[in-house]
Amino acid sequence: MPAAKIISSPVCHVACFEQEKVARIKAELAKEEQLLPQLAELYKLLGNVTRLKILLALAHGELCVCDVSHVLGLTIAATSHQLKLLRSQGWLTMRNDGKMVYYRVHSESLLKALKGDFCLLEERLA
Amino acid sequence: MPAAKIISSPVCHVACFEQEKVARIKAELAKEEQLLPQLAELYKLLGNVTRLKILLALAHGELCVCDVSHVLGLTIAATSHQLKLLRSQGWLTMRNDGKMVYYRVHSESLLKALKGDFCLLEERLA
DNA sequence: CACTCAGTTTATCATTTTCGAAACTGTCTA
DNA sequence: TAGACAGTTTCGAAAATGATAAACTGAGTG
Repeated sequence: MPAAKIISSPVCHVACFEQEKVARIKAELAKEEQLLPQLAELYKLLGNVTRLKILLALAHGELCVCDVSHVLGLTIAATSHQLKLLRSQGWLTMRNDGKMVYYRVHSESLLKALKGDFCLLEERLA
Repeated sequence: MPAAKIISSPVCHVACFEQEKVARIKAELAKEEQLLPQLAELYKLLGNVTRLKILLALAHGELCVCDVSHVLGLTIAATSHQLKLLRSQGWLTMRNDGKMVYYRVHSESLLKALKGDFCLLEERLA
């Protein structure tokens, strides 16, 4: 009876191949470690067609929730949800006017970044 | 007994408030509709700390899967999974050398875009 | 050939995400 | 004050994600 294969998922025990390089890279990443989750959070937010549409729709000015939901073809509830998400992360602001609520893009630079990444994609297709 | 409130989620029947504007925006979005899912896909890919780390780790040159997994602190299986994802979307390439497999970044412009978005974040914190 | 080892793949599980339904809030108007 | 209506919130269901374990593949070596 074999003494049980302990190693479940293979984990390269032999202190791998470029231990030094690995250590250096880890150290380098550690410096950015703080911002990485935030960057991932931003990308997560943008990684959704609905929210991208919202941002592009609002790129030319504010809209009420109802109008946004029409643009998206979603219920007002779902729309409100996504708007709240974008707002909670500081990318949108809202304005109350009687019963109506108007949302607008808070940061022009976000739109610029979006445009830049969009170009990256077009460039790759060429 | 009331004739049942049919309206489940409120859906602004009264052809909303800026019907014309909504139509115009929808038309405009339709033009980008084709690329939007791809853009969202890219962002989804980037919206994960593990994959961001992979890209940054490979930014300075190729690494074997084993080394990458050490950098990440994940199992080789999980690492291989993420590498495959990034490769399947064309952002990484791999090279076989005997038993070893080396991955590297395929598109410098991706790293540049990453850097740009990173700056957006830093700028916002200021 | 038998064995080892780097990496991949398949199956699975827990968590997160996305959206809709229904209930609720707050403002306007009759 | 009662009702209508824009929007929010709570809750729940379905789908997507991220990671693991375990089986598998394929190259190197005795």
